[in-house]
Amino acid sequence: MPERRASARPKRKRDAAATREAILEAATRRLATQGYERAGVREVAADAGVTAALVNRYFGSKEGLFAEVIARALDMGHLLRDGRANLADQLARVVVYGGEDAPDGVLTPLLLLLHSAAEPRAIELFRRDLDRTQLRLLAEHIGGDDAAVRAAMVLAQLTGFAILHHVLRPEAFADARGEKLVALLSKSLAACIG
Amino acid sequence: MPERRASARPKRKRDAAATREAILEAATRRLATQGYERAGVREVAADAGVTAALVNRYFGSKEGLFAEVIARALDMGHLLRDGRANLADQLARVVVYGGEDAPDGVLTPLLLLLHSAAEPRAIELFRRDLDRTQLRLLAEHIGGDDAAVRAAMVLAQLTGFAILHHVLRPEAFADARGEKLVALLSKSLAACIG
DNA sequence: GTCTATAAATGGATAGAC
DNA sequence: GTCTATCCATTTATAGAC
Repeated sequence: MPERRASARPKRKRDAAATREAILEAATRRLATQGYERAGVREVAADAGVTAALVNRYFGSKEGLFAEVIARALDMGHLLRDGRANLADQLARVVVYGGEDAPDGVLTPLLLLLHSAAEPRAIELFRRDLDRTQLRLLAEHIGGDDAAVRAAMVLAQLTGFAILHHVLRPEAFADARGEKLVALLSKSLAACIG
Repeated sequence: MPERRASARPKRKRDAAATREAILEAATRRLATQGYERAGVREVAADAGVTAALVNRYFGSKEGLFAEVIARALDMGHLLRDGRANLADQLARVVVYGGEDAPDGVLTPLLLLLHSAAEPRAIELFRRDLDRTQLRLLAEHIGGDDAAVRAAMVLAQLTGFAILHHVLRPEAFADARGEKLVALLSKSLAACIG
């Protein structure tokens, strides 16, 4: 994918679709790292190489913009692509190392969730999507008795680990080697996937 | 403890200590439910039955106010009171059922963390407190090799579970019985506590 | 389709009266 | 010890030019 950022932009003029996409990408990044409140329309616009006025023209308001961001960012189907043999290790590796191979990175949806937790409207969107698609899919891959509850437990562990590893970053995690974290997380996940 | 809220307050006049405490309680509630950004000094003051000017007089600034809220809410020492025999089960039970026996409830510090995750200053306060006291204390109770990393893993699991159970509330958790959740979480925690 | 300029609102902080 | 009134920075949103 070609680089599309603010500095020395190739002056993509009068291409509504590309502009809209650039705004969505910038908004996703801002929302994932700063949360709903701190993510300003001005900053999003600047990242996308446009002005705040244009963002509001396309998405109506700040809320409309981020509603669309959340809706398209939550899809975690790519995490469950192939064999469910060592699913625990597979998931652990993705969360520890950030999952750069995925569309928006595995980190993005988790950070979106975390940083939008104070926003009731965002929470409701998350719950709906989880119950209807993500957790259902995960439960199928896990299988066995109480698959639904255990799938939610897995998501809880992934969420909690991501928060500490990527947001709070306590010394213990910063000092530890990646493989040590993978081993510990994988073992904990296996206790639920088992 | 006598009721002390905004409506028809008993006109506690000129009692600095009580006023200060009322402000701290109100600030804790606001910060836990709304996060740093949405929690306004005006609203906190109104909840406590005073004005914003007085809040700033006591705590210097919004940041000073919430720094004190976080500092006193994060103390989780009471979770590790007695025997570390079945620590996993003990912790799981507290998080599943909310831990009403604790000072502010176990839920409050977790919600504080969750809802302030987008605020760099709040995050920094959390990390400092965790590294210096909470995680160190937890690591001592766990013991063994890599106690520091495993303590952080335990905190990650508790955090993640609390988020799903108390904030997102997916159907799978809402439907499940408490003891089922305790069993699953306890098993996962044991994988880290060893 | 995109910008500049600006209006309108919010919210944190301060000064000074009582 | 507490309030009223005000200042000031920030930020969303809009109007209108190009």
